[in-house]
Amino acid sequence: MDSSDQLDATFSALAHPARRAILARLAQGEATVNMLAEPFEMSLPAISKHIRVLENAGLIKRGRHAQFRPCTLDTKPLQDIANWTDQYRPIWDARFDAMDQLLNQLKDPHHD
Amino acid sequence: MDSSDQLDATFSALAHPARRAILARLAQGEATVNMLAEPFEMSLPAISKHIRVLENAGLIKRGRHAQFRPCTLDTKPLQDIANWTDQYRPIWDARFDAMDQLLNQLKDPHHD
DNA sequence: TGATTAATTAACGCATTAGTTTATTAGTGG
DNA sequence: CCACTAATAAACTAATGCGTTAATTAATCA
Repeated sequence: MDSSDQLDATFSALAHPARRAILARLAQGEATVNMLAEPFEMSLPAISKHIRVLENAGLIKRGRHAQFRPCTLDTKPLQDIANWTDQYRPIWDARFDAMDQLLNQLKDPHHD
Repeated sequence: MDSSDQLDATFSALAHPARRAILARLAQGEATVNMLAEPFEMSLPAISKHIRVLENAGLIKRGRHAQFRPCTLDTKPLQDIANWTDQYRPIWDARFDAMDQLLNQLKDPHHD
């Protein structure tokens, strides 16, 4: 999987509220599939599939203890998308700077 | 559109390499649909649809000059996803801290 | 006006996604 | 062994996504 495919998989995995909620839950610590499913109206197989999607994107890792498959968060792909968005930070900073300048001008009318 | 739907739309829009490439091009400045389409093998209508997806996600704004519909980048949704990923930053920082500690221990074996 | 250019819409095919219910695998423990 | 729990697989439906080609809208310009 090249890095573009990896970004595809990550963005696509994050494009569903249930999957983002699962990640938020895992930020609190390890959890089983049933624990993860509990807050949702959805069936267990549906959650199982969402977990699979997250796992394929590398966002979660899984262990085995007895008949449980505990899930843990892996933040690596999140760091990758953070780095990706950082490409654009100069642009929104630039706009902010322009706004900042404008505000300063308004506050300090001695400038021309 | 609530903020979760907005995130859905943004992540989903970013989950395609052509759309990310279009954003990268627009980071250089305004461009028409034909200009945006030029680097791709895809048909023009296909690009037109990708642009529509980006526009619906709020990632681009469009103008009108004669028969052209120039596109410009709007970074607001990118800032939103940057803020979203920042939720998880403490976690990967924590892991980095743990790794850092471990490395220090290895370098400095006087610790117990 | 008629030809040309820019872009979108329409109509279609095909693959993928998201959910369901039912069935199955695999491990625990009486 | 049998019953129970955790989780996945199978099979299906409905909706969405991504691409195509052909047709259409809208503006320019000779």
